[in-house]
Amino acid sequence: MPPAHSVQMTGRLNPRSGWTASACSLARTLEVVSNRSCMLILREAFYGTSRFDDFADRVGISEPVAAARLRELVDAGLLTREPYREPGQRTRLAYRLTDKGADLLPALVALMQWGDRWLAPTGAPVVYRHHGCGAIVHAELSCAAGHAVGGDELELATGPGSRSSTASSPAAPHAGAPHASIHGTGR
Amino acid sequence: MPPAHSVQMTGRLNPRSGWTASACSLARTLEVVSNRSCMLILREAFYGTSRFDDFADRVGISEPVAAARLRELVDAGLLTREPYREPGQRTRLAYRLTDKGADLLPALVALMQWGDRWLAPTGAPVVYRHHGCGAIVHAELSCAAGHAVGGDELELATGPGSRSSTASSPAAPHAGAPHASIHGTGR
DNA sequence: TTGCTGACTTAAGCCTGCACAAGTCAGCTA
DNA sequence: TAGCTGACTTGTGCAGGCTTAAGTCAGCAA
Repeated sequence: MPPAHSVQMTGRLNPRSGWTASACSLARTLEVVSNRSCMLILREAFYGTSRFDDFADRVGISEPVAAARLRELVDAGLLTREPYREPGQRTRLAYRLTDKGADLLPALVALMQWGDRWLAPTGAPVVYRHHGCGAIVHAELSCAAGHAVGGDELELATGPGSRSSTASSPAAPHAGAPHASIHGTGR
Repeated sequence: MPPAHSVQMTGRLNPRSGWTASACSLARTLEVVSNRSCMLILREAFYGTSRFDDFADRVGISEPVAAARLRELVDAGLLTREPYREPGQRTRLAYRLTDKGADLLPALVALMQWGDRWLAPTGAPVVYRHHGCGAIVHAELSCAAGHAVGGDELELATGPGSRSSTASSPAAPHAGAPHASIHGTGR
């Protein structure tokens, strides 16, 4: 029986039992942003929030937690702390998204969209629109050739970072080309 | 100073200070899948894992945690437990993704892709390809009109679910059409 | 009928995340 | 110089997630 909703394995990955995802990029990402407050702080940063108190108030978390999470996000390079000064005020610190942080937007939109679809009884509370065009924006999978890709049209192959660390099996049994030496390895 | 990497607010959302994201779909999603082991279990489900022990082993979590998370995911409707029987074996339970669970794939791919880009020193350990076409698949934002959308081309507007619960401000001050009656009010 | 295996459950203890409350510290304003 | 405010830090205590270790239970195989 072909398991519904699962991805096809190719190349060295094929017997799924022969490897484990020990160097999974998803796991690495979750090391950085696994908890709820991190994600919501990033959401607020996308919404333009930059001040400490605003993060705590708008996310609905306590100040100690806001301080801890903001520090982690700055340390991880997703936010920067930049001093600014309004006239007649002392210098303050603004938290802004870095390129690294801003690059998480598609993931946040995808998660939000899933909540809109499956958990929002009355529909999406807020929607993203394409500035100018005005059409609703959503996160989707697409291939480099421009096709929209459904979940059942995916296959998994070893990538450029696989040789060094992916496979947990001590010695890769067959040294065949991983299917990626050909064709557009980069991104 | 225009805040870098942030989204423009339109309509009722415009003074950001006038509302808080109290009914945010991202927050709701994170109630269901906020923790690391949930996400990794879903990853394994996408990879075709269906047996209890395989989840525990391949995700690298203990059996009690695997049992707890699998139960939560089944309760939340992301996985189903279906009995199956191989000849000469007793009946076992297979965990399979439901449509609701499978719909999280774009979000997982987006998170994985971010890890590939920012946290994988030697490149992506594994890549997704479009079956048949063979081109690399990635998660991106696109609008209903088919345009690829960058993070700086987004605006946020109230959605259909906003009237009931989004705005925490007790009374919406002006009853104007929610989306962009003005448009590009800027900041 | 006894043993084995897959699929769990139960128990005990640690570590992290969180909230609440209170304290600190810098620098403008009065 | 005294107070105020924004931006934190420190302390306390609870709740949840995690691990290891051990127990349970069903049903095929010997």
